[in-house]
Amino acid sequence: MCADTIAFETHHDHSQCIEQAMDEARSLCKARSLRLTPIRELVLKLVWQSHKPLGAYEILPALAEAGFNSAPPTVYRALDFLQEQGLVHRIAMLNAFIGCPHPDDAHHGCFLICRHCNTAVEADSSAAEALIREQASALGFTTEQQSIEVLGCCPNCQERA
Amino acid sequence: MCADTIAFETHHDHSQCIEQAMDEARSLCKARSLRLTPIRELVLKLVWQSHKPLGAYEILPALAEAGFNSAPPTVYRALDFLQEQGLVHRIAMLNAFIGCPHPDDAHHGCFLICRHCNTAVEADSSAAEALIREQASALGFTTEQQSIEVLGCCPNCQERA
DNA sequence: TCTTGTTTTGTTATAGTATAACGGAACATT
DNA sequence: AATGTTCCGTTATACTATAACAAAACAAGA
Repeated sequence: MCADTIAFETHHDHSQCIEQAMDEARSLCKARSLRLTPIRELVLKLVWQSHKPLGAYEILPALAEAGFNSAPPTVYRALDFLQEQGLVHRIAMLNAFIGCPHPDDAHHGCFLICRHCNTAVEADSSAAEALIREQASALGFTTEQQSIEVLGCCPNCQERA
Repeated sequence: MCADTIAFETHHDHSQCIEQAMDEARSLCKARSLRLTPIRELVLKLVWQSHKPLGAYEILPALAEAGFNSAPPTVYRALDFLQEQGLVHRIAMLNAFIGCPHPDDAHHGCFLICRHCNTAVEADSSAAEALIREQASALGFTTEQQSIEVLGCCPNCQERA
């Protein structure tokens, strides 16, 4: 669910994507002996519920509503944890966060971000990443982390126009 | 000067890079009937003088020293102008700005950012960009702007360690 | 079960990044 | 000189993120 193959198809059952992501997160944390606390779980769920990358301050009210403390550090801590475990990614161009559909793989994909509807989709970019890594290496540079973000227009918005 | 071929070589005469960049900027603005005002020129020079990407608030004091107004909008306006003309790039992961060595080309390159010394170098990435564009296109996504940022360790810092 | 060390959360304050809005100055052209 | 446009000064504020420390929850051994 919500894999690259689905991409911008809006008509899939997203609640299934969310459920699967939450299950994966739970088992991943269990396997790593880490605690997916109620706050972390809720933050992950909120991020997944949105197809648009979510800003930290957009998450806060929902935390408050759920009865949790809702000062910025609360949500940033949860997001830090989730990022470290590869469960969410931060999109630097947007200062926003989005769920990762394949938290097991170490590699970050490439984000396709629609300027019109703000939807973001993570696409595979292993080939491009390898290419960049090689070129960097040719300059003597050792790659540790790559961030590829693409702004443009998604198929749905193109159709609309 | 300061082209991709120089990359991380620290021993080149950077004042030459700066001079050439300023010349190019002047002629580019002239050709486009745009005004490279004293503030804009100074901001561009300050950005170029640093091999590390420069934050907007690091530029402000220098503006003040030069006798200009130095409230944030001043520097952001200058940076916006310079970005629009392709004279500087913003590195999203760092919230910082760096001079572009080839403002004529429309395409943005790929930034190699050293975690240790904070130096950033713009490398060509046309091949990778084309690849990503194709993959996006296969998903029905039309690419308008790409941002490729790479964190890692530069050759100089590797040697040091 | 109690203790003890560790991890997580609550809380307050503050740092850092960026823009809105409006009036006035400088400029280019007629 | 008049006028429309671009640029700048100024104040205020929005948005994003972290520091620092105390309290609570938890985990694991004695």
